[in-house]
Amino acid sequence: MDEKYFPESIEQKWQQHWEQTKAFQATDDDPRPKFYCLEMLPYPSGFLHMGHVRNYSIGDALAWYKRLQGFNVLHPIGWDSFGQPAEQAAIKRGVNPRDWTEENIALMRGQFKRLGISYDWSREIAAHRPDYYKWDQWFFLKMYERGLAYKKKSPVNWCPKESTVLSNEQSSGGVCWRCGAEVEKRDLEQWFLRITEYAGQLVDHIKQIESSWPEKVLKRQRDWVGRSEGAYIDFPVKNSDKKIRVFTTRIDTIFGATAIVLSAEHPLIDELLEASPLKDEVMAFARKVKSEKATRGRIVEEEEQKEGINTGVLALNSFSGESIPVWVANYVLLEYGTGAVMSVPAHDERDFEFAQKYSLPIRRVIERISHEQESIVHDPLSADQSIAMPHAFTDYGILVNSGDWSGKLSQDAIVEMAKYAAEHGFGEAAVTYRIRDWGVSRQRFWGAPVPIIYCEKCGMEAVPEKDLPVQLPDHAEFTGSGESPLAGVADFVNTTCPKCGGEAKRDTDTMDTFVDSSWYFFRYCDPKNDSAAFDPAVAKQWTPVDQYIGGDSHAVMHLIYTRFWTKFMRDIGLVSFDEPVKKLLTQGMVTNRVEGTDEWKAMSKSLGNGVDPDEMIAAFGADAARLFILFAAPVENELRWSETGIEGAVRFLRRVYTMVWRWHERLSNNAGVSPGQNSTGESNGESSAGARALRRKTHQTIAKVTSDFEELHLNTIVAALMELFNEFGDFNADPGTASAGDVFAVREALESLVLMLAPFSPHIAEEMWEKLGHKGGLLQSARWPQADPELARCEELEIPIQVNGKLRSRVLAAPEVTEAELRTAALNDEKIRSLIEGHEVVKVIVVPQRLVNVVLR
RNA sequence: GCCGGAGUGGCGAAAUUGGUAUACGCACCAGACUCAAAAUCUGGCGAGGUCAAACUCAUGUCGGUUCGAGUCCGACCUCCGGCACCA
Repeated sequence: MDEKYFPESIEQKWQQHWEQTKAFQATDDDPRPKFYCLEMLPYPSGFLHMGHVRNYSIGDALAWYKRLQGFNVLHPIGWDSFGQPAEQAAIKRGVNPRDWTEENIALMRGQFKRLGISYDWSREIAAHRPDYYKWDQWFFLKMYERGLAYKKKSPVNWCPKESTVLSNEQSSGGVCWRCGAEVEKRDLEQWFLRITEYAGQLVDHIKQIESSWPEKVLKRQRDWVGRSEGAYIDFPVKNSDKKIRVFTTRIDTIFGATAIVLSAEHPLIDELLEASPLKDEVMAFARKVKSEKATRGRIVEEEEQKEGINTGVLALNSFSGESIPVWVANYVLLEYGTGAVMSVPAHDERDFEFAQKYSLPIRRVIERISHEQESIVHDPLSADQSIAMPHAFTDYGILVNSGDWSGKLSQDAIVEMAKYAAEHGFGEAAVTYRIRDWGVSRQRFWGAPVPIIYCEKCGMEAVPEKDLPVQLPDHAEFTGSGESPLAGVADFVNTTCPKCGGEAKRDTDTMDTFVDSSWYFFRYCDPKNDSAAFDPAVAKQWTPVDQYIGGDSHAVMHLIYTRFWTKFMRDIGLVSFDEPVKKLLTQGMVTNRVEGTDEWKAMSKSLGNGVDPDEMIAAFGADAARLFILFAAPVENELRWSETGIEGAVRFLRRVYTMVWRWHERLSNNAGVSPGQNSTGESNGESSAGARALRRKTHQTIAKVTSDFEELHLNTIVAALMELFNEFGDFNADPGTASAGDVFAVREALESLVLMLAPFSPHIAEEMWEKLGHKGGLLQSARWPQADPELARCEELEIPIQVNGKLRSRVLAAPEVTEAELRTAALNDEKIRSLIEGHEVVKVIVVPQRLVNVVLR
């Protein structure tokens, strides 16, 4: 140890030590309680950015804390190494995606090690390696067996820039999640995973995690799954045996239905119009709507004009016995509900707008109810049913003009009318969901091949499990065109049928990379297993994940897929719980000013506002960089990068280091117990007031830091450590002359400080710990310090005295002072007495140990 | 439009959940050391007011509840996110 703080040599020394001693390897079958600390695995772009540094520093702080608390901590890392950038590099620069990926992984592994993140490197995984993606394929086949993976032709989201399909989650808002290009609709044969099968559970099981996942993530998931309770109602078509089924959440408004409106893509249109003279006109309209949709993708700048056409067909409302016209319109979605709605203009804004445009009747069937009087409040505008209202009335109320149902409350009618429809065979109560099945086919090379074979004789056949993995070929033509590069690799495509042995062809699509990340953290538990994705017994020791940390950008992608995957794994007996992640933290973005603007945006190479972690490490050290990034803001806030703050972190570390250097000789001569082992120990010596104050601050700090760690309030922990250190300034004892009692207090304070600093700046903590006389590294010898409430207690309290709620004075009091004593002390205070003079004391509020408020008139 | 979240010094932010507002750090100012600068150390630092104090005003705005409000209630303003014809 040098007298001066040189981060570089200290950090290298301990990184080597950790590597040689395999310090952070987790052991299975360990009697200690487990803690699974997980951060979202990175895509190996080749460079860590500051957002990564933040993410992994948070996770590492928690991993260190839990280790020092005596937990058996699993803290693994791996690579989300399939995906577009590798293929783009192949297209643009002709490199092999595998080599490119492996090189990037090597670069980033080096960066992680220079940061000193305490990973168990023996469990490292990478999605692009056959021993990993074999199990993607295995899971796919398990789903296929159960009908949860299926192929169908459907309009899908197509990113024109990347020439590939995107899932709904990846094209949310009508733009590609990766490149931001506007998404188009294309009709393609695609593989889907039946996530809709689990829609109900994805909503219901939120109960299990709602106190420990951020509300904003859960809200987005609830919205995305979009559970909606209502009813299906059949409308028989006149002069036909067909029925049109609609979905509605407002069956109570059905007497106000003045039309049925079909989506332009509705499959029934053809059949209904067979004999109609209007056929050509309607079909032309439907085609127009469809083509508009295809070119526009999902982007709707401002609300689109509603357009429709009357088909001339009539359908029967079984509740009212009335026949109403069937329309086709552009505002009805095929994908939701049944692709058809009953139009109730009086009570639905969209139907209202449509009805106004086409002069459809607007019939009011719900009146507002006044809760005070439990009576109907007549809206003068609707007294005459035929007069248009200014708006639709969309609230619940009381039914009117609804035959026998009139007079009922909406809430009751909704239940009873669905029941009635079911009993009479023209409907049923139903729950629908917004979420659609997960499209996983990608027309790309750099992913796990879909393990399916097409035989002319036998049709579609699953690759037998013994033939897995279906390996990616070494070479392919990367043209960037729409078809998968695999289609051009003859010895990949051409194979034999597993059933008949005849000539057959392989599926040439690969799977969405979100398949890889849906289950990767189970593989960490058993990463070398070559006969299963993981051994359920081993996984059971570690999972579910205790704390997961990552960005909230994956709220409806990765975080919903992985919940789905876990439920599937439960159903095939691999795990025994519903939810994979107990606690989720979504850390805020690290942003930087975009040069020449006032905008703060996430650091990125293309914006030119990135900060290279390696440069930070070189200039300030990994310890200071990590300390600063955790101190600068609460973990969930956006962090606006600034270089000036990091120097404060360096200064702090240097001051602590210098203090340890100043005392280490005296302390190691006087090698005592470490605070964790004997925090209440007698200080065997006289203790000065300064030493007592230092011990008090030490124990107060331990208590605060420990409780803040449970909530991951890392910024206030750092502040508390700085405060503890500042107490040394007030103490100011001389190592040469200090009494045994003073030395004890210093040892306790410094050792506690070093231990509590370890989660933030582990290298310097190790170095100082060694200097304080402990050999072998922190992890072997150290335990988190224990706060002693007795020592943390103040000897004297300063009690604020208020008059009429305004602070006027303070008195000193012992902590055990009684309410009456405090009251007397306050009233006898000179300052307070002079303020009371000439006034009547109405009452005196005494809050024990906190304050006194004298109320005057 | 709908649904969330947030507004506290020059800046990042604290505040044991209704009890001393601005902890900790950055920036800034002054002093010590130095021939000098940097580094380091010491002190100061919400606004007004005063030689100094007293005192007054301050947590987006306006009102309310309370002995007491950054915290609770009501209305509004602003910013940031998400969703967007979901029947």
